[in-house]
Amino acid sequence: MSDRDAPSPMSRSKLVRERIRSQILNGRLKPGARLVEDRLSAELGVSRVPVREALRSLSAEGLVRLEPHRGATVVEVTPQIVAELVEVRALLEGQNARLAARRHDPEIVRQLRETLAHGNTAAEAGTTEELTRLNAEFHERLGEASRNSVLLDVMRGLRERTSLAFAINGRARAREDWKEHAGILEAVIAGDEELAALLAIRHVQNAASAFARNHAANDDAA
Amino acid sequence: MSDRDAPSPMSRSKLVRERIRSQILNGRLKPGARLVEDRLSAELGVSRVPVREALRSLSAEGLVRLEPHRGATVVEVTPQIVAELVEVRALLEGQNARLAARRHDPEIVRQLRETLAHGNTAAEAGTTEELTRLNAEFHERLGEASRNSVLLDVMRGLRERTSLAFAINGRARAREDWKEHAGILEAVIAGDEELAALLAIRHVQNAASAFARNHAANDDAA
DNA sequence: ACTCCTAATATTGTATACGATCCGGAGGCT
DNA sequence: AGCCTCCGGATCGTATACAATATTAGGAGT
Repeated sequence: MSDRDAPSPMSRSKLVRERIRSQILNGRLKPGARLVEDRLSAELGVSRVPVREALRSLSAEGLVRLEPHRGATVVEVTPQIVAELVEVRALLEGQNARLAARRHDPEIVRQLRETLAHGNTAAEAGTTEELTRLNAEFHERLGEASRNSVLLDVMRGLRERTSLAFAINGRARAREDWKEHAGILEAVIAGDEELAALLAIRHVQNAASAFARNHAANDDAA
Repeated sequence: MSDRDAPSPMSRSKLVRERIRSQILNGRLKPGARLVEDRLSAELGVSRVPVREALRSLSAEGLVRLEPHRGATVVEVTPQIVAELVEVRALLEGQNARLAARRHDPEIVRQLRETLAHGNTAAEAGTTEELTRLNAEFHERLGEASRNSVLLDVMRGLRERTSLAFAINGRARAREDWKEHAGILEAVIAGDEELAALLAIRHVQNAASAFARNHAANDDAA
């Protein structure tokens, strides 16, 4: 296997975890898919122990469902769960944006501008993976702006779970995403707490609406 | 529905996890204490594998800190972290109370009244463990009232981490706790969303203030 | 054909064994 | 003496082996 590039201070558990996580978030592992320990350990060339730890970890993050003696499956994101996730995420992203606007730290703002630029180009011509990565990066940095590590951690968890569903939203929605990101950043820079909060909340809700439409269309087609 | 203490078919991992968790929450394992896998496995009469899984799980919940190749320790709750936890918890408990008031489901209300009664007697004459358990039960049921399982999960995690710090708050504070619980429940029953939210937020903040005072006093004494 | 029981299989849960890494102290070098 | 290097113990990380449990397939009885 090609495990050369990285300085390799990473344990096999972590590597396996990241590998499986990216496969889930990229859709190569679809909701409901079984994650059999033997198969994964064979595929990834490690024993079952790191695979188990990875699955436990992903289960704690909410990406994987773990049933005793029955094994792990990729979580199925029902509309019900999406609604619940969005409700909580909107609340937290709103508060986070408010705090970010209150501080509007210059260094963080600089980083956000950078990510925003990358995002805008990727929205036109980037791969899906790139878009996923940059979206995560923008929200991660925005999360750092509030200087509340607990809030950041919780939001990250929720974001990953929603992105499980929203990944299918396609390029048209990606452009909207980055327009909205730009608006949020602008409000943060201006120190306009209420506007930043409102835009962040709307951003989450808009992504959810796009998902709902998309989802309904898919169901009709199927 | 809910898996109350099942008779026996609980895996060793889960048993070990609950055992360690309760020891942490009861203060028998103090912040900063090392959790060596060999020692724990010997003490609990199982191999290292379930112990490892338990520690990983507790780490995901935020009760244990895990450093690569250096082992696990009970998390130290700094005032900084407490402030962050409280900020997020207040926001979520507020929203939860608002939703609970909007629904004010009769069955949930009945259960909350029951827990409230138990809590009031325990606040006068119960053990610390009992108080911890009943406090968790009240918040758990209040969390169920919003019918948002994601919100419930997140709040539970935050609650456990704050209770790590707030456990030392003593009986006087316990009486206040249950007075405030009564107020929240009243507002929920009345369907007064704003009042319920406000009281829930204050409840979290008051517990934090009590902790801050207590903490400062302890530091002076030491 | 249908149902229930039983045995075979697939998969997870746990134990033991070994290798890797970190920490602290003994001994040599300047 | 002081600093550096190297060794040994402690502890974690991973592999392999075995036990426990769930799932499935097949057959006997009706």
